[in-house]
Amino acid sequence: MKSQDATIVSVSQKVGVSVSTVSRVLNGKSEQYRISKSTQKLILDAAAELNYSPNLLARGLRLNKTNTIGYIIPDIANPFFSRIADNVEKHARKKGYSVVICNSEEETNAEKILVKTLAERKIDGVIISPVGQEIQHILELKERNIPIILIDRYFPGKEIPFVTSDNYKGAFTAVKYLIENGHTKIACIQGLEDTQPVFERVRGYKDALKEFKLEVDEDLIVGDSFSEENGYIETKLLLKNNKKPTAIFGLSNLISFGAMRALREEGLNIPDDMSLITFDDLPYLDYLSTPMTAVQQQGSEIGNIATKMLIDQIESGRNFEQEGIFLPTKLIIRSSVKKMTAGKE
Amino acid sequence: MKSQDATIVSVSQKVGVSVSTVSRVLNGKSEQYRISKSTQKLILDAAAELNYSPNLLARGLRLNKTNTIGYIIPDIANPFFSRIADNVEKHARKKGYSVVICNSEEETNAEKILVKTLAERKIDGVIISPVGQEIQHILELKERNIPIILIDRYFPGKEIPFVTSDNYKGAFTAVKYLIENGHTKIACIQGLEDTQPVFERVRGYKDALKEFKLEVDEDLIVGDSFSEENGYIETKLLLKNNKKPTAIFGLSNLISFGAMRALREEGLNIPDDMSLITFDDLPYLDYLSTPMTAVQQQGSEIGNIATKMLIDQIESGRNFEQEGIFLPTKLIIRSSVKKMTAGKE
DNA sequence: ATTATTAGCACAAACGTTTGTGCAATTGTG
DNA sequence: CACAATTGCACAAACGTTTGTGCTAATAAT
Repeated sequence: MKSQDATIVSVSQKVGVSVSTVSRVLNGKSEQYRISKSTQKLILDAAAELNYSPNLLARGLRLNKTNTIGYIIPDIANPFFSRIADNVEKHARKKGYSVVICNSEEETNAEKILVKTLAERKIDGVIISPVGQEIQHILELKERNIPIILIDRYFPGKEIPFVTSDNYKGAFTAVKYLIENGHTKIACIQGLEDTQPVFERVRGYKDALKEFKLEVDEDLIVGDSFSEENGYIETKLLLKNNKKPTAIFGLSNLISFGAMRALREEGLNIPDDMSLITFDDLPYLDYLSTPMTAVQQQGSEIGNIATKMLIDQIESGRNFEQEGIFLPTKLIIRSSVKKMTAGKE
Repeated sequence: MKSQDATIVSVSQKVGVSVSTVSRVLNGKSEQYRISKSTQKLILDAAAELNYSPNLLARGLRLNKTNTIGYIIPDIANPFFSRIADNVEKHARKKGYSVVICNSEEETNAEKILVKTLAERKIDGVIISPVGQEIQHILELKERNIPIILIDRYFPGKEIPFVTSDNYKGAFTAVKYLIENGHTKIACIQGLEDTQPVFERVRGYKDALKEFKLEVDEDLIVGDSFSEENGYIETKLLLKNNKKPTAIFGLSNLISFGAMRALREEGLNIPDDMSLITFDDLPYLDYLSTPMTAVQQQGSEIGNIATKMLIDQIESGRNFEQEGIFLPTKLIIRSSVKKMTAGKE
């Protein structure tokens, strides 16, 4: 059984004063309501002695404000997202908000349910890194006037603010780098289909090829998930392909990790037998047997900015003029890309 | 402005029935209270049409039950913890609970505040991976009869249930392995002082040395934090030491990562110039330039078990007969430990 | 000494639920 | 037909807050 917590009522009884007075004193509205110094002290002392602490459910119910935000995340164990979550939580806490973190596991259905529960919890706002294939349930939140910010994946033109990386440019730069190193047959292992970041990254990939008058071979654009397994399997398949590429561009850290695993299993060396370049930079990439060249995203910044935007929106009630924010990426060059000498290979 | 959400009241008005009836129908207590089929249908239809969804704050207030648990974590970006968090959330969600994840950033003061806010939110129970240096605020939770489970760090004899690894044995095995490979001067870079896991791991380290009649040199037991910086700095210092060890045992993945960074900076090779063995296994350790030998903890299991225990406790109201659970560790041997040939070096 | 101000607080409603109890209308029994 | 039993629902309190308004007593003004 839960012990009897002190309430505003028990404090009021102990002091012999009304609950409204107690509430006012405890909320620092003493002078506004002209509560005498002596009564204030009485109440403060009693509250301390009873170890009073407010019931945030009751307050939330009354005020229609919970100081809680939700964060729906596709995979909290993915370092790219856990870093964002870290920053979301830190920033939110600093501003007096708690955050309910929920895992959609990349499943739209789970995401729908989570969105619903969060709304039922009367969170003040929500940050979502959506699966990104459906939008209806998110639009419903918007209609309910619940502030939303999208992270990473987004829906252009739907007037739901987002913060993400400049995926197009990031991919373009990476592929350009590969080409400049003499690669012409470059595979691209995609993440989840029909999502905006994948769309943009593939567009960047294609445009880079076109810029150098290289043919875009659709057979080299493979995969359908951000997972390690996807990277693993698709790499295996690519190796069996007679159009075998000389370089692989993995669209997420997990994908590239899977690729790495497959390559090792096949006894292939990076970059001698296969070049590899990945989206998402991580500290350990520097220490791999072949340090991996990567497109770095500003994870912490993304989390910070999104949280700031959300809380701004919650507290001002205004919407944004600007729909989305694109953060620049940076190509971190290490040694997983082989310099191809013309004519050879 | 928040839109007017449908409430049980608006549904009752639409149907022309009392709120209690609506509540009962919506909660599946129709037959228990003999609500006719026809009224049921009316209510269900109206609820659907109004897009009714319950206000969990109100319900929580009335029922004194929120179906929410808190998880206080020292560092969510640390893969060891993010993996646990992942499993905590998944398991909790499966059981119908949401989880509020909070970051203490390894600071006891922050942790105290978080504990308080969670209590104010009337969470049903809380999982804490505590900083571990102070216990008072946790005992207060216990006195308030709020179910608690500790993860990783714990307080023996305080009757607060915990689930953790068998740190003693894990460390013992690791150091034994080093000794068997001919190492006699083994440094140990500790995590946060005065915490139980560190205590146990150091004890395992010492006992392993003693078992082989090796001297325990306190100068080789250094460091005071689980962070990457700590590993980096202490390694640098160890290298300047005239008692320079031949192997380093890092008590966390972050520490060892820092050690790795320091070694590289000094131009030293693993394992030729320095052997390294770490607590915490991670997928990428296999792919490092020198694959790293590690003491593997069962992260997902820890999260699962802790959550299961917590929810059991919440729903049964009973306490546990057993104070703590120690999960076995496993030494994953890779190639970061050099085999020393007797007489040499 | 009377009236006008102000100080200091209490009352009560409201937020959206759940639930014990009460009460009419219907059906069943003898 | 009279009474008992059952069906089907409504009432109202309670959970712990916040806040608009009103009331009394003390002080100030005339």
